[in-house]
Formats: sequence, structure tokens, C-alpha cells
Amino acid sequence: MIFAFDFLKVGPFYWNKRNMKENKIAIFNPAQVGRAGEDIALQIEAAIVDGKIAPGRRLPSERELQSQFHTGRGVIREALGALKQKGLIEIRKGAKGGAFVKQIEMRHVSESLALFLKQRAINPYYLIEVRESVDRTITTLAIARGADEEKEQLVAGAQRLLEELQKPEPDMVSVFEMDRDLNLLFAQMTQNPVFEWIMRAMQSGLGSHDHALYTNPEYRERTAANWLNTATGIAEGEPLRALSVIGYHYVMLRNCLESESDSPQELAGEFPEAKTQNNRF
Amino acid sequence: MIFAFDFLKVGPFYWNKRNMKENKIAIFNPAQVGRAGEDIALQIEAAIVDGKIAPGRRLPSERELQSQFHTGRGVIREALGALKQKGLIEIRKGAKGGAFVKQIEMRHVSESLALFLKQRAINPYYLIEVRESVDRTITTLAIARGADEEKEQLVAGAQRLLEELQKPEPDMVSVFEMDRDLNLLFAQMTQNPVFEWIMRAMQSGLGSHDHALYTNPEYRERTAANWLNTATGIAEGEPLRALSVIGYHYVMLRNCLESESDSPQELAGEFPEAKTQNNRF
DNA sequence: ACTGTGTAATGGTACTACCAATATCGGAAT
DNA sequence: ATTCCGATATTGGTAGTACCATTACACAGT
Repeated sequence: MIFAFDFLKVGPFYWNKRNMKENKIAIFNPAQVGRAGEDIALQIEAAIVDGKIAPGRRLPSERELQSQFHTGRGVIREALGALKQKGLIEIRKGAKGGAFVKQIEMRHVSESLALFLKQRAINPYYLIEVRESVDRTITTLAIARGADEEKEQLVAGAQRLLEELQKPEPDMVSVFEMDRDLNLLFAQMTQNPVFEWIMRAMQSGLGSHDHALYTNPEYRERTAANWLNTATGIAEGEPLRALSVIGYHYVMLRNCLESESDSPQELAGEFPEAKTQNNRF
Repeated sequence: MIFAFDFLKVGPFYWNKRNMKENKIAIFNPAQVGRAGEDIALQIEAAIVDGKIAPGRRLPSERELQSQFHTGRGVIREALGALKQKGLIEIRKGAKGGAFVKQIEMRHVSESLALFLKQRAINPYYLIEVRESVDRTITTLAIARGADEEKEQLVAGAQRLLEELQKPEPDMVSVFEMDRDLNLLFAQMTQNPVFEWIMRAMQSGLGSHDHALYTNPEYRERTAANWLNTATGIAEGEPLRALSVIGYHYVMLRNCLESESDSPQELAGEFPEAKTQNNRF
């Protein structure tokens, strides 16, 4: 039986360990003994990222791989598990099941980033600074490249957001959702997918801070009005006005976070003095 | 024996499957049968990211976890493998070995990103645009916040880079290394760790394009001289000059890539017209 | 005090058996 | 002829056992 997977080469050191012991003829390359699983994962990963297996294609079943690599099924499962974790493959059960190559989703990258940010407990001021700088670039590009239709959508969306927040009891869930969609549309207008990814990643890693402006009644309406100003600035092709307005957004965000950290909650601040090695890697 | 890991709760549905079949008394929550491994991984992950297990601490041995979760060791290994893949734990062999909680390294995030970019075969022009915008922000911040000592280092590093590239046969490996170090120092001067991480991530995902300027003899020296100009601009606190010079860097980079794509190599361009859905997610 | 060796703990691998989910196909019922 | 149902084969998921390889550590011998 011939496979499309002859590129999955088998090193001479994966032959049954028990046999290895019997014929003690020196095996010169016990390289990475104790890491067979990782090795296999790397081989398959290389095959995938080099495009030797197209997305959607199916890898051999675990039992077939087992015999191809002359190893136990557990090792194969471990390797496949690692690839699944990386988002490179998807595993389906049942007949005609198996491991299918898939495109990595942005979600994996942003989850990885969010995990990192969470574990490091990054000072929000650092994130906000980055966010602001990205926002400014996006603004310029969105004005230059955004389609008229997109610009109208942006204004309409900001309008809806403002209306929702002017209600006595706004529905926060949909407010957050509208904010997120606006930001994504905003990024999309740059015509550069990388900015969309960055925006998504930041939202999963930073979202909670950004929501402070909406939950705080003092800032709520001003923030939405500001969004509308940004949108119209962009729609009318006024970069400097849009940038000023964005600046105001971040002034409010910083003030808002500061005032909240004065509350009995934890202290988040200390940004300007943070010249120490804290939070550095 | 009492553990520090009583938070690793065991659902009633993980009792030996064989028993499950014998006493057919309805188990109402077969939830996620066939996903026990993932469930366990999630439980442990939650414990880690919530800080219930401090970095450096050791998880119980696989065999102990096995009996705590009433499952097979394979499942435990699978769960631990997933966590290891995420960079949450590190596994050591031998006596006193086991799974140790560790801090997620930036490497994991950037590798994940690099994998994503590679699989998507992103048009380099998109990446360069992002890179340029980040560089501009970093420049401003570096001037404002960089220590005098760092500024001197930057100039000295750029000087060394230029000298190396003026040799008849520059050592490319060390050139790339110097360029990377300069960029990192540059980012470090912002006093904002997030910019350092972004810089690292971009270098692992974009590095190859950036190197074109050094491998191409036509641009080699001009690029290094330009770096030196940037560094002195920063050291002397001249943001506008530094920004102009950085602009020139990207003009050269784009020209360089364009001229190389005219060669028999693959065509990389088509940026301005790329309004289609290609390369979008 | 030093060195080497045994020993226990622990992850890594192999193998087997069985369970659970799924697709496919054939036959029965309509 | 069409539809439905059930048998069957394929394949991932789990359990369990046995053994190997590596490491830390204590203990004995020098």
C-alpha cells in the first residue's frame, strides 16, 4: 500500500526499543531518545507548514502512523495532540475520521497572547499606550483606503452605540459587542489584514480595560459621542480631527482607570515611575 | 495524604468507564465524554492561570494525577502534553521530576504568530506597513524615554554594524544578529515591555524580508548608514529627523523587495490592488 | 572528605483490549 | 422506487499493564 505520506521518514532509531536492546549493535544516533513523540510531531508539522499536505487533506489513521513510525500508538497520539493544540490539525472521530490539516485560526494566536498577558499581569498602561499608537495608524489608513460604504457603516454603527448608551439602562453585552464590531470594521478599512489580526489580539488581551469606559456612567456617553466624532472625522476625510478625537478617548480611558484604582480596588497605576525591571521578561 | 491540589476536582463522570457500563444507573452528565483529556487540561490550566499554583511549583506525578482523576495515565499525559505545548508547564524526567508550572515565554507567542504568518503566506507588504508604523511610534518614545546610556549604545551598535558591512566580505550571521540586537535595544528604550514583545514577534515572523537589504550589495551600505543616522537622530533628540530617516529605510526596503521580485523569483507584489479577499481570514 | 554505586521515584514507550462515534452499505418496510 | 433502519467496519478515546531511561539522593566504601 502506497501512501501520499512517504515524506514522513522513519529514522533508524525508532525501531522497537525492545529489539534495540536485543541486538546491541551500536545505534549511533540515539538522538532524542525519550523524545520520539516530539520528533514525530516536528516531522509532521514540517510537512504541513511546508505545504506538503494541503489544508483539508487527511493524515493516515493513528494505527497506520503507528506502524509507519514503528512506535506505539500513545506516542502518535501525543504528537497529534501537540499539533492539534497548535491549531494545525483537527481530529474527527468515527469511520473516515482522523487528523485533518487545517488553516491556523487567528484565534489560536490571540488566545496564546491573551494567556501570556494574563499570566504576566501586565500593567494596563503599557497596553493602552500600544493600543493608542495602533489606533492612530489605523485611523490614517482607514481614511486613505476605506471604502465609502465602510465609512457610512462606521458612522451608522457609532450612532447606534450612542443611542444604546443614552438609554437609562443600556444593554452592556450588546454595547461591548458593538464596540468590538466597530473596532474590527475600523481595522478592516485599512485593507491590511495584519491590522485586523492585531486588533483582534488586542481585544482578547485588553478588552476588559477598554470596557471600563462603558461601565462607568460618568464616561459612558462621552465615550460614545467621541466614537461618533471619530467616525465622522474618518468619513469626512479629516485625519487630524479624527486623531484629536482619538487622543481624547485615551485621555478619558486613562482618567477613568485612574479614578477607579482610587477606589478600594487594587492599585493599577505607577506607570511613569515604572523604570524598574518589573513586568519585564 | 493531602495535596495542595484539592482544587483539581473530579467530576462524577470520570469513574471507570467499565463500571459505567455495569451499573447502568443513569449518569446524567456524560458531558464531554470522549474529551476527558481536554477537560483535565482545562481544569489544570484554569488552576494555573488563576494563580492557584505558583510558577515553579510542582504538580503531582502522572501516576498520582491518574488516581486523583480516576482515569488512565494516557489521558493525563495527553493533558500535560497540551499544557506543555501552551508553554504553561515544563516537564522534567527522573526522580523529583514531574510537571512544573512556569511562566509563559514570549517565544511561544511569537512562534505561534510566526507559524500563522507562514501558513498564510502573508504578503510582505502588509507586514512592512505594520512594521513601519510600529517603528515610528517606538522612535518617538525612545527619544523621550531612552536613557542616555542606551542612546550611546544604540549609536555605537549602529557604528559597528556599518563597519562590518563596509568590509569586502561581511559576516552575514553577525550582521543579522547586530541588526536584531539594535532593534531590540531600540524597543527597550520605550520603557514599555509590550513594544519589546511586538518587536520580537515581528522579527520571528518578518525577519527574512528585512534581511533582504543586507544581502543585496546595492542596499547594504546605505542601509547601515541609515541605521547610524537614525541612531544619532535619536541620541540627539531629533524626532523629525529620525522619522525621516526611518521613512527612507522603508523606501529602500520596498524598492529592494520590488527589484528582487523582478528577478526570476516568485512575484510578491500586487499590494495596492489587493482589495480582494485574498489573505484575509 | 570524596567517590562511586545502588535504589527509588518518575517520565517515556510499547502493547493490548475494549468503548464510543461515525460513515457506509444492504435489506426490509412502505 | 424510496425511505428507513440496522449491521458492520473504521477510527479515535480510554484503561491498564509492563518495562525502559533518567535523575536525585542516600549510603557504603575508600
